[in-house]
This record gives sequence, structure tokens and C-alpha cells, in this order.
Amino acid sequence: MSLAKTETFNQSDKELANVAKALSHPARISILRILNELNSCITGEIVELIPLSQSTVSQHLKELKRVNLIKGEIEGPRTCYCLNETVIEKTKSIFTTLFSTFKCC
Amino acid sequence: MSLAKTETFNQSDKELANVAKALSHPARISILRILNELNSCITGEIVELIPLSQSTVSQHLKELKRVNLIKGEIEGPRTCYCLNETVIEKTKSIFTTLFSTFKCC
DNA sequence: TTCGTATATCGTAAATATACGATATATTAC
DNA sequence: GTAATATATCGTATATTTACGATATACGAA
Repeated sequence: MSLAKTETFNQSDKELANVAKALSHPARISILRILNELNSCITGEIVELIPLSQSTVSQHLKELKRVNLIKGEIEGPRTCYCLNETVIEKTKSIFTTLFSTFKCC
Repeated sequence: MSLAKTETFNQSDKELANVAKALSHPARISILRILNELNSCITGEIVELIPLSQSTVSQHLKELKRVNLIKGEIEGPRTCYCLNETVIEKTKSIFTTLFSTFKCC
């Protein structure tokens, strides 16, 4: 077994790393900004605003859903996405806590 | 060319995604905490505190150096690492700005 | 100068991420 | 029921990340 030694690290560091990973692609940051701006969007609207294919955008949405930064609600043939405000706030607090532990901050 | 469509996104989102990537592994979060706690460390001390091989830890240090979150100073046969406080603070501000743009925060 | 120590880098294997087109599924409209 | 639409998922190619052992390099000590 060569990978995934990740279990040996402490829970808090794993949580932080996990959400940082979800934020580690500009398309996903962009999607968060779009949802913040427009309150909610269907997939197709997001696809029009992001310079990537529909299937790729769908994958990025999936990654954001994985860490619950966004919620998707099925509305007939479409899915309406919006920010998960609770998790956004929690994530803010995770980062705030990290930086507040640094002596220099 | 299938990857690296990344250039098409705006600078601010790319910057954020880039530093988030550096934070997206628990070993690297752990290294930052260690350097904060001990002020400065040589590679060997960090290797003793992280459950990964010397070469792997060295790679993680390289990634943190890539985004300038840490500085490495060569001292004879060893390298002494410490946090780059300026960049840590700048990164804090990048995240703070991101979260402050969200209506819910 | 030779030996030991510290560490970065090389080579490599496996896992994951990124991207796309094609397809399956589900719903609405006709 | 059939067609059109929206979107998630599949299959696939490629790039990147993660991990390790081995090696090269560079310094200090003997």
C-alpha cells in the first residue's frame, strides 16, 4: 500500500486539507462566486459562465457537493444549485481558526 | 491539449486555488503547525514528526516553498525552515476576502 | 582526504484529478 | 407515446500527486 497514509494525521488537519482540496481549482472558486452572486443557478447557467464542457462542470459541482459547500435540488429535469450557507460559514471558521493559530497573524 | 484550461480563469481565482492546493494535504498543514510551534526546524526534525519518509516530506516542503508559505535557509549540510510570515498573512487575507464576499458570512 | 550526516532530487509505481465526448436517465412538451 | 431538453454518469486519455527507495551532492569532522 503506497498511498493514503492520510489516516494517520489528526482529524482537524484532514478536515482542513479536505476542504482546501475542494477549493483548489479556479473553476470551483468561480462556481462558488457565481452561486453567491445569483443566489441559485441550474447547471446549464453555470456551464454557460464557465469555459469548460458540461460534463466537466458537472464533475466540479460534484466535488463541491462532496464537501457540502453547495446543495443541489432536483427540479424536474434540472438541478438547482445554491451555496450551503451553514457549511460556508463553518469553512470560514475552520480557516479563521487555522490562521489565528499562527503567531504572526 | 486536454488539461490546463486554467489560464482562462481570473487571476484572483487562480491565486486562491493555487494556495488552496498547497494546503490540500494534511502533512503540509501539519508542517505549517510544527513550524509555527517550534519557530524553525531542520528537515530531519520535521521528518521525525511526520509519519512519512524523508523524501516524501522533502517533496511536501518543496510544495510549501513553491507558494512561499515557508522559507528554507541552507545552514551547512542542513536546511532550516520557517514560516514566511508575510505570505502567511497575505494568504490569511486572501481567504478572509473570499469569505467576506459571501453574503452569508 | 576520507567518512559520516543531512537533504534534495531521480526514478518509478500507483492513485487521483482534469477534461472531453458519448450515453443513460428523467422530465416536460407535443 | 414520441421528441426535446437537462444533466449525471461512463469510458477514456492525459496530467498531476503521492509515496518510496536509491542516489547525488554538499558540508563538517576526523
